Amino acid sequence: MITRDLGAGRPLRMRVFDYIRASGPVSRARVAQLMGISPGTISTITAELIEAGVLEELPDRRKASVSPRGRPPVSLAVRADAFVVAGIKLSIRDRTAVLLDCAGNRLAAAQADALSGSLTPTEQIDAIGEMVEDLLSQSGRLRSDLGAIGIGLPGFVQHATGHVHWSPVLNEERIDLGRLATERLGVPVTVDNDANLVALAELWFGLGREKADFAVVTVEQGVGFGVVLNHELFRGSNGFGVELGHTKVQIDGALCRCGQRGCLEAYLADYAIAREAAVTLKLTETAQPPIPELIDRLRTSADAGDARAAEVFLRARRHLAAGLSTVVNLFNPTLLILSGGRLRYDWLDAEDLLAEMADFTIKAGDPPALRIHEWGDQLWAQGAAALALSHATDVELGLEAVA
Amino acid sequence: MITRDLGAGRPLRMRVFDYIRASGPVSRARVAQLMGISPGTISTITAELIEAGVLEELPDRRKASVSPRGRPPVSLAVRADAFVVAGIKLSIRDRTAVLLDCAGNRLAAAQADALSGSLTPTEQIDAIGEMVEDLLSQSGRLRSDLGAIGIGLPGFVQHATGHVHWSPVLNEERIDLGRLATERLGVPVTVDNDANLVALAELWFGLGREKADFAVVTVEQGVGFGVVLNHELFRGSNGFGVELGHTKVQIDGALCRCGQRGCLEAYLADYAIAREAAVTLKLTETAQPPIPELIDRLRTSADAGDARAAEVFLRARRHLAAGLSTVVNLFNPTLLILSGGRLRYDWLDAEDLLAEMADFTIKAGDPPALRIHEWGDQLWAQGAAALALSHATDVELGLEAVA
DNA sequence: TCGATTTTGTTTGCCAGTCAAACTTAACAT
DNA sequence: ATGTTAAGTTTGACTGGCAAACAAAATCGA
Repeated sequence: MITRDLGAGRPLRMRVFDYIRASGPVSRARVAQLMGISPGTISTITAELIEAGVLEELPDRRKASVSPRGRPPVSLAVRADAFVVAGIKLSIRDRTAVLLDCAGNRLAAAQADALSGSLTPTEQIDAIGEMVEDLLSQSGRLRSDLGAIGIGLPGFVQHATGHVHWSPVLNEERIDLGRLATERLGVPVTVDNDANLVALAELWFGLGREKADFAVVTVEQGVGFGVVLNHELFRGSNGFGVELGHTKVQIDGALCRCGQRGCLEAYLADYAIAREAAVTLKLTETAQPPIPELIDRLRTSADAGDARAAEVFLRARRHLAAGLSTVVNLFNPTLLILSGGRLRYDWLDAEDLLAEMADFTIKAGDPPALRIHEWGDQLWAQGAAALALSHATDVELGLEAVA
Repeated sequence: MITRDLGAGRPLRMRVFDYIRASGPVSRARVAQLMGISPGTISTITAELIEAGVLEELPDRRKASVSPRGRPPVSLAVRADAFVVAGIKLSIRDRTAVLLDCAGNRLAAAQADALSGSLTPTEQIDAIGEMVEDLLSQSGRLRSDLGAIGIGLPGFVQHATGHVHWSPVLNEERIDLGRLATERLGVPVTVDNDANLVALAELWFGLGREKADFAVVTVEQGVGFGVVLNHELFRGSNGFGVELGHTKVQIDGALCRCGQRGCLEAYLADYAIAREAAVTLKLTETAQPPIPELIDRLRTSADAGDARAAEVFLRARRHLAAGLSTVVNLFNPTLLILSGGRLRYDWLDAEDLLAEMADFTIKAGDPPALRIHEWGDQLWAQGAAALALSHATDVELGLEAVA
């Protein structure tokens, strides 16, 4: 069975590396089988990769072989210590960062409050530089081990060029953040919109390793969205990412923080739930608690039998179902992953949501599988690291070919 | 400047052929420049294609060259008479068919009322066979000239396999229409969902020749939708096409003929306008005229100053704008093409619609260009022919390589 | 008139990527 | 020992593409 039949036109060397990194220790024979590539080719390529120092043979001779007969297979794995990458998620509230080895293991993590909402590019880059130093010293790695840095940030970001058209975390517009940071930090830096990070994290470390096509929707402060088509993140035709939170589910509906009305986000995001909570809990006259607490209190009321409180959540779920049905109608993914902090609430139960979504969807073929991944806070940063990892391995393997 | 940089992993031979077919007579030098391929390669490939009989040099030596100096270029063009293809659009009302030569020129057209709503696969195939014979005799072509037939039909169709999961024009489910028709008609037959046909027609004969990514929305009996990504029709992950007409623009909104509520189609399609027309024109108590007439009368009233009648159209436009904004948010196309019979009405003026759509869309980068293409009735069949053309040339060129 | 110039198109040699098939190696079974 | 089986390697060939030298066909200019 061929799992990864298509990998665009990328060199087979990279695809083989990706495959081994994603699937963990495998024998050459299995790689050949599963990728549908001839064993001879795999031999040649893996030899190159071992030579380049990014793969290694595992002495471990557990029963990786199918039958007990025959020559036992030799497992291959990425040399985790070949290099490390850092991923950083910027938001107006804080910064989260992780350090991964090139097998994707987390070596260190860090978090810091944002110095202020928006900074000059230089300040922001320097702050990132400090976090990276911190990560390196935490894990006892050298600066020279660092292969690349990935940055995820909100706003309009062109991944391919590293150009940030606008972002709330920068007080200037139209910044070539990728180039600037690469120069200032002395390490290749790649940049992407934060909404893509979770999809990227899933693609590299999560369920996406097995799936060619899936979509990720995150619900938290806002509604994030990422689509993977044919093992690659779809960034839309103009290079800016895709956007789900501001599609209209209700013309002239609820007011969204983007200024428009009827956006999906305006029914679903933290602030949307919170403003309904304030009314439902009759807190409009008093000082209001912070948003997470407000939502927790609303949930408590609902669980205690308050029908009006429960209705707020049901309404949100219904709108989420409508949003998801749009995704299903337009992209037909085989898998739909839901992620984000709000998903620990049981009102977002997969079964119910799926049923509600099915009501909204034209039935053609099988409905997509729906998976809910709560994950930790560092997921975003992990996605940013995947960004870096992708770049670093490509460069590493690309250069090796030149040398 | 490189126009068609990416054509998936298809053989260059086919891509060159497609390019020449799409762009009309071109010199080798220009093809090389515009495709970003070395002139030597183009020479080799075009020699093969000429040898295979699908391309020819044009003796015409008009000033195809840029400067008057230098060796004059020799234009290449597809040999229109190499073979012909037929495209057929099936609906529950009628059948439309066209015959194209392989340069895309229309040689003949035919139309017939459907014998009855749904037929057995065999009846349907035989009816198609008759239409094709008619087309051939109209144009004086031989049956042996026919390279392929393309069929577009409503329902759930898997293009890759030719499998029809369900269609209103067939009275059986799960039919391998592609295989059955190929066997019975003795010519390769490809099958696709009708919503994709217009996109395909644009891709092959219309604006899509220059654009790598665009989306097509049709408004007529229903709302059709097709997306082209990277010069290829996007068919969703599960092989069924994408669907826009039944995305929700209003939860619990207007009743749609699919049985759900709030679908885009329920505000926009013929029947949706018609049912509002019936109320607005106070015709609910009398026998109602057919839908097209109803719409025309409503338009007349609106033009005569009837505010309520005008409001029906404005509301439809507003919902269309919302639907288009969803497409823009999720796919980021650089071009959006509107097509279909209803577009002759001026209420769907491109300027106004674009402005309204901009209001609904998050502003990242440039908004897509919006083009309105009314086209004729045969557009759909033309798309079906494109389907056949695509298949026939691929096979033709593929076999040539084997031989 | 006859190169010089300019552009188009062809030929050649070369290289990378890949496969098929023959071959080698390492285990177990008898 | 001698097979048997599966894993991995080597070899030779083929394909698709490029670069660069080359050939051809026109105009320009002295």
